[in-house]
Amino acid sequence: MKAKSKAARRRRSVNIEDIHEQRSSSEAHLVKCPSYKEKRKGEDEELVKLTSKKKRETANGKEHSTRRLESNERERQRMHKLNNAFQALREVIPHVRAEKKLSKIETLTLAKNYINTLTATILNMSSGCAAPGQEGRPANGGKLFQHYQQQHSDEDNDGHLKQYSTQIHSFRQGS
DNA sequence: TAGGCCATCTGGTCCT
DNA sequence: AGGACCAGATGGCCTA
Repeated sequence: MKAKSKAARRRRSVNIEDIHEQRSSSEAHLVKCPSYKEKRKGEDEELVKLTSKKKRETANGKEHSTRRLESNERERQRMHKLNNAFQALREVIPHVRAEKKLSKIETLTLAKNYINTLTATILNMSSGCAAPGQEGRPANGGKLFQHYQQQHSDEDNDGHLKQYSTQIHSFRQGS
């Protein structure tokens, strides 16, 4: 099933082929969306003319729909957990536009750059501390710093801070 | 009204 | 085998 643009979806005309195609992926909205339920009611009348009711009510069908409902519930729970995790992440990322909730993509992007900024800050600090007996060489920070530089050889540490603050600024402006 | 974001369902695939 | 995970599809809500 190919993805349609929203405009295309809005414009699409309903025919029997479409009804069959949409049926499998849209059963949910019978439960959640009253308006959709009404729409589907009309489609159903059309469908009944073309499909055998018995065919849809076989034992296998019932078993399948029971399993499907259970899977749906598990998937809902899974998504709720995921959303809780997103919310927890939002709460630990400093950002300016507090009155408006960060979207998921904003949350992830901001978190990534925030981590980069913190990492760079820590490494900058630790690389300045020489270990006892090793002149001019950092202790643990040295290895960390080398490792970090290997992974981020094409980036500069100040860049993270710039990127992060620019991002916050753009979110604040709602862009 | 179009587009962004979201919740939900669904079928396929992966993992235990 | 059954649950977890994933990506696609769809409609609702909100905003510019």
